[in-house]
Amino acid sequence: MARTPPTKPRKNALQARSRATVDALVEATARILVREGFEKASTNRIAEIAGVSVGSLYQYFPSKEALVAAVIDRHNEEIMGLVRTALTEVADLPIDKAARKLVRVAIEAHRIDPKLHRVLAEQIPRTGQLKDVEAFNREVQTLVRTYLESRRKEMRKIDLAVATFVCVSSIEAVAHNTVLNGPEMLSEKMVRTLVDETTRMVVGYLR
Amino acid sequence: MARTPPTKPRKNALQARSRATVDALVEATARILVREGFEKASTNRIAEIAGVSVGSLYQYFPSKEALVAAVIDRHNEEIMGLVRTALTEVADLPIDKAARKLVRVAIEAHRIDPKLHRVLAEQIPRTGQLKDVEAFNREVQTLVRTYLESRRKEMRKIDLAVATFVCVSSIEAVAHNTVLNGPEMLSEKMVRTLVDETTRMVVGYLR
DNA sequence: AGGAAAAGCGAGCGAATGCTCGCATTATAC
DNA sequence: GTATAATGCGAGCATTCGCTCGCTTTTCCT
Repeated sequence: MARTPPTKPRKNALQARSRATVDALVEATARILVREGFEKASTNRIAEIAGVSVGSLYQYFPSKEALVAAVIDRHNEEIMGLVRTALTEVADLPIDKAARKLVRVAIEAHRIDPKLHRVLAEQIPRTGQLKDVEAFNREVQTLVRTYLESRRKEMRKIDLAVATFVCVSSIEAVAHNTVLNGPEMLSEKMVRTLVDETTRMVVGYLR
Repeated sequence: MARTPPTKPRKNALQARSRATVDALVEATARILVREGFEKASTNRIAEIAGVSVGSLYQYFPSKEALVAAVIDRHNEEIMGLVRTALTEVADLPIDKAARKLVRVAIEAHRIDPKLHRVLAEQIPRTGQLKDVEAFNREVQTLVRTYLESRRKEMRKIDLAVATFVCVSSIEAVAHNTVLNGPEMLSEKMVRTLVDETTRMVVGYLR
């Protein structure tokens, strides 16, 4: 059927120019989302802001949804980067030290780009991207659970799956709500208090 | 400028017929949201499902957003009903009994209409309705905080505002995630476990 | 019964949006 | 230099959607 094209696909084709185009498009999408909201983020406008034509846009992103998904992925990857390194750093620490670090990281992760985070949380209809977000959630659960397994001796008898679920949900919610409540809750003093309290709750619960 | 219209507004005008129309519209909106998702919920379609004309729709709801807001309000009111009565029932109970009841109610509240809850949480861009949702959140915080104040002697020294924030966020998150994770997490056994664990965490934290 | 106000109707307007397609420009290979 | 593939362009199509407006039907009051 599909015979091999007589001319091999170009080698480093997807580079210099096109890579820049893709980046510009994702960046423009994020900018518009933050500055004007989801409703204003039409494909035409995104292309305009990116300094790219709509046609080119559709060469790299099959739909508007794909563009938004790319922004979400980029943001999630930033967050997951923090979380992953924190969890490896913490692997050999006792629960109380580890919990404190993880809580702190959770808040910091949500602070990476609060405005974008807010838009993604509040304005983007999660349609199809759900799978991606769920994947991130599952990864976090798995990582935390693995850590907890390695520290079982410090803990009381407890169903690890349930404990992980409760702890991760709680920490994530505190971080999330803190950031969404606006800058007034993000003073250094307040953050420290919240880290203290959340850590205390989680550690007290686990052992 | 605007002189009083020579004919006074009718007395019990907004009744029998029109009340039914309004109800049909809100109900139809909720049905479409649950069964077909937010994207399919056009005003034309809502009117069609409600067995009402678009014209009539716009006599009672100035915009599509208003319709969705009505659905959200109705749902939130159901939830707040449960929460309010639970909190009055609990007013004279010690913290451990109270916490258990509140955690249970939180999960039950989210279970009222899980599919609708999911759509509202995942698909509806919160634009403008934010104020309403925030109002509900604040009410819950206030009610819980008032309860905790009355039980301060059972608790350790602690900033009540922070404690309330952490506890409410956590309980809400566990309930929310439990329901969103689908029916498999809603077995009676699982719910009981989750209530036990969350209660334990919160109570241990408060005292 | 008669009339007036309330309620309801639904074709269709205007605007916006996602996306296509035929063509132009630029980079690469020989 | 020339052929070929990659990249970029943007006017405009097709569709959808929120919403209006002129009109009809129902309800209520006297």
